[in-house]
Amino acid sequence: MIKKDSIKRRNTYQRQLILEILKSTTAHPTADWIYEQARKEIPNISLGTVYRNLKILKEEGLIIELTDGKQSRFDARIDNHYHFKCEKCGSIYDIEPEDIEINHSLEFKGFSIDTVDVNITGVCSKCNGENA
Amino acid sequence: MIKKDSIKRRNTYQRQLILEILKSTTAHPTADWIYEQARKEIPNISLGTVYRNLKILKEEGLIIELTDGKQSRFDARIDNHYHFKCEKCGSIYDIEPEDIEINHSLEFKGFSIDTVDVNITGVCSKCNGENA
DNA sequence: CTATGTGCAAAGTGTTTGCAAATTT
DNA sequence: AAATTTGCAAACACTTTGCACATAG
Repeated sequence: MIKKDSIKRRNTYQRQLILEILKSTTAHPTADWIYEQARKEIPNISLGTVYRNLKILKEEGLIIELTDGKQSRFDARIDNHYHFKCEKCGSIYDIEPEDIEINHSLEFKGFSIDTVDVNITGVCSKCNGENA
Repeated sequence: MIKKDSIKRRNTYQRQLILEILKSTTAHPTADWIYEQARKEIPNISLGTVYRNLKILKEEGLIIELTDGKQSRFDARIDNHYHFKCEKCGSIYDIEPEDIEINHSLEFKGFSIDTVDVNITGVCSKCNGENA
């Protein structure tokens, strides 16, 4: 497999906008939601463009993709953190690294670690408060 | 939304077979792989049946579903454990709970915890050994 | 000018579903 | 006999892609 010389990326308005939209929220939106927001600025932007740019932004390490079931969600927060998903309202919350402590002993078994992803499910404080 | 009285499940050969197949491997297979195995016993079983039964087995708590990107993978191991995915060969390994220690302090914030899922990526010992 | 990116629509992929016939209880 | 399950094929939801035109560098 020959690694293609990395492509020279342009700074298109579409790409900038998509990144901006993603940076402006902590809601871990889907491609479709981003598309709807983007249409407010560029009414005829296409969903394909949104997907293509999300892929590029991810390749460039500017965003991450959360694979929550069938639908991908995207996150412009790229520093170390984890996620909590509320089973009632579906919201995804960030978990700060200091709120969770993980120690693993895998390297000694010959495994190299690249990423550690923690996903917690449960019921969020809002939903816990509002129900009996 | 009225919760329908739980359905009385039958013990179909198809369902039993699918569970057996899943129990016989630690490879965290996809629905399609299970389908191919099942066809060896029931040549005209349909993929739809495989999906329907996987969903039922999951509802009954007999298997779990791993959502690794687009494609679901299934696991008949339902006791507490985590997963490691090798970026080179794509294999998914089980991580024993004693190999990883997690402490979180989320309950105090009003969040109730239901499941804690840890997914680690990296390079497995096999791939680390075989390459330079 | 030229390679990269866009919009559009069509195609792809994994999964779900409607239906009539078959099967379990 | 009644309700669940099956196989089949069509439908789905999300994502990717081919193409001709547009645009950034």
